[in-house]
Amino acid sequence: MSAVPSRFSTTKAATEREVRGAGGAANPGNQGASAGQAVGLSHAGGPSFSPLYRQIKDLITASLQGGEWKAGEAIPSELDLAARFGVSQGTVRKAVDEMAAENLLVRRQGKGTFVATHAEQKVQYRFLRLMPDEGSQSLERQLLDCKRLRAPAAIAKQLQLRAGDQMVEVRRLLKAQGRPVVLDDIWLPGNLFKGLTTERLNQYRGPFYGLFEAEFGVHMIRAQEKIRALAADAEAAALLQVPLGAPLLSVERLSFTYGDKPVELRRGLYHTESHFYRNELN
Amino acid sequence: MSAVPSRFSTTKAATEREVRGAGGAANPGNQGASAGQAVGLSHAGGPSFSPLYRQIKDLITASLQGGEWKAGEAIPSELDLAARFGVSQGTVRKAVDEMAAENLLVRRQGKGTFVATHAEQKVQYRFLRLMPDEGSQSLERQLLDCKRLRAPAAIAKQLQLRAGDQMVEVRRLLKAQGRPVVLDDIWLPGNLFKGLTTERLNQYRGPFYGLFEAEFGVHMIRAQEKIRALAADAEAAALLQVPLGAPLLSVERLSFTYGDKPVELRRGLYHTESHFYRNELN
DNA sequence: AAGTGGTCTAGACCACTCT
DNA sequence: GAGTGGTCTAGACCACTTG
Repeated sequence: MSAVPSRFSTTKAATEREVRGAGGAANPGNQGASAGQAVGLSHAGGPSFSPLYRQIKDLITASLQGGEWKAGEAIPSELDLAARFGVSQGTVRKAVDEMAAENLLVRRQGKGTFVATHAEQKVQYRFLRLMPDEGSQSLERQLLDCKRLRAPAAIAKQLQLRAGDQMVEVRRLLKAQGRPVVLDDIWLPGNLFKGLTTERLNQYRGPFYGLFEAEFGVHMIRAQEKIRALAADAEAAALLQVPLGAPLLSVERLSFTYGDKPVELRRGLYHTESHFYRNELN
Repeated sequence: MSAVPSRFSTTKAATEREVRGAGGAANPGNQGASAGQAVGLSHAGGPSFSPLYRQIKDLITASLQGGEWKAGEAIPSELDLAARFGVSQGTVRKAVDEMAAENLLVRRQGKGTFVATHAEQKVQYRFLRLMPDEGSQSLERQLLDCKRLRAPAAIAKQLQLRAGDQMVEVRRLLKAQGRPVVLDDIWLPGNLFKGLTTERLNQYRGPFYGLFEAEFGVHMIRAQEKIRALAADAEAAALLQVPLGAPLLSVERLSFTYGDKPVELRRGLYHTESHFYRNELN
């Protein structure tokens, strides 16, 4: 490859070598220009160029994905990570900064850096954009159904499964002051959620995504939503206690875990008479 | 105040003094610990503590607001800004990084840093989240009305005006393949948009926000949207060519310029039969 | 007091753009 | 080649949390 020894490839991250453990000298005579840069490639043949901090980011992400640190736990300090990966604290910092901006990690001054979690947060429902016109959010959950079935083609496709694969379907209501506001249908890959039952869902306090983290090791890290207006059919009208044909917000959400892998499809019907969907544009 | 001379206050930014112009020595004997930090206050009596880079950010924002650099133009290089403000390049970099993350500035390697603009972009409508189910976006505009009126209380309040103040109201359609998809009502403060006429709006190619920047010096930098589902009334049904009572997406947008000042209220009705509102959650 | 993240600086070199 | 932003390092000190 190259005459210059390198710790990290210029294209993709070296997955295993956490080079130069404790005891080694701190890369003398090579400061300023980083080892990764010194290779000086970035010509034809690859994704061209990956800076060191991005490779570090990939390594940290891999550890998250591999379950080395669990949701809510602290990851090693910046200095520890710098020693472990054989880079400067500043480079680790830049990697962690980006991951904090993406809500994968949470920094707390004086305490450490923690794996982001959907549970035990101030904001209970991180992905829920529903807001009441007046007052503050306070939602009760009512589980309607939880069953296993074979994936219909349309749903399987979005979850990158084969039609007919095992899958879990959950239906539930969210209520505000006793009135139903959201009707959710949720589809999950069966292989990732073995042992998910009505009881487990009912026992758990807090959002489903907290349960998924704690019990199944599945972290939802981002999601895409497609929003439409549609008229309530008979079933939705009955459950949401609105007239047949009443306008409802349809919110179709595809959620992803590490590696951009889709692991949940959700279709919510929102009654937006005294609530609205809030969005911020930048 | 303090025995130690400081270039920037610990609480709020010093607005005028762009300290130590050219020629001055580069802050010898005070590296490592910054001047701002050396003051060492941050106790009772204020917003507690504002790091240097944030004060720099405020100064750059003030220059943007004051029109020193216009939309699409380059701002001075990082080294120039560092010299101008009497700080290191790294501190300017951190300030600019944040402003780039907020879409106030756009960095282009090798070329410079530019003031973000709604005009002449790849993405024509930066704030529009409407997506076609199939194919790619291609929208025609049709201006329906543009008139001056006295602000109704409800609208005035959101724009922080007094009821009865002069205001401009615009109504327009967006069409895809000849079919109406969006009906927008737009309200603007009259004092900021003197001389805005039907002709000006029709002449201008590109999004309204581009026109607002170029002709009136008003930059929309962020917005909040409230989304609901509602049934089409007679007027909306006629204009959007849908049946009376058809479900529509109502998108109420409040847009802000520098200093979190609201400068536009917009109410859009979206026909979401072959389009949807796209959102990303993190 | 020790450990963590947060800020600031200075200097080196790399990648990209334009002349 | 000169100028711009992009990456990486090293070191100092500040702010915050915990023992």
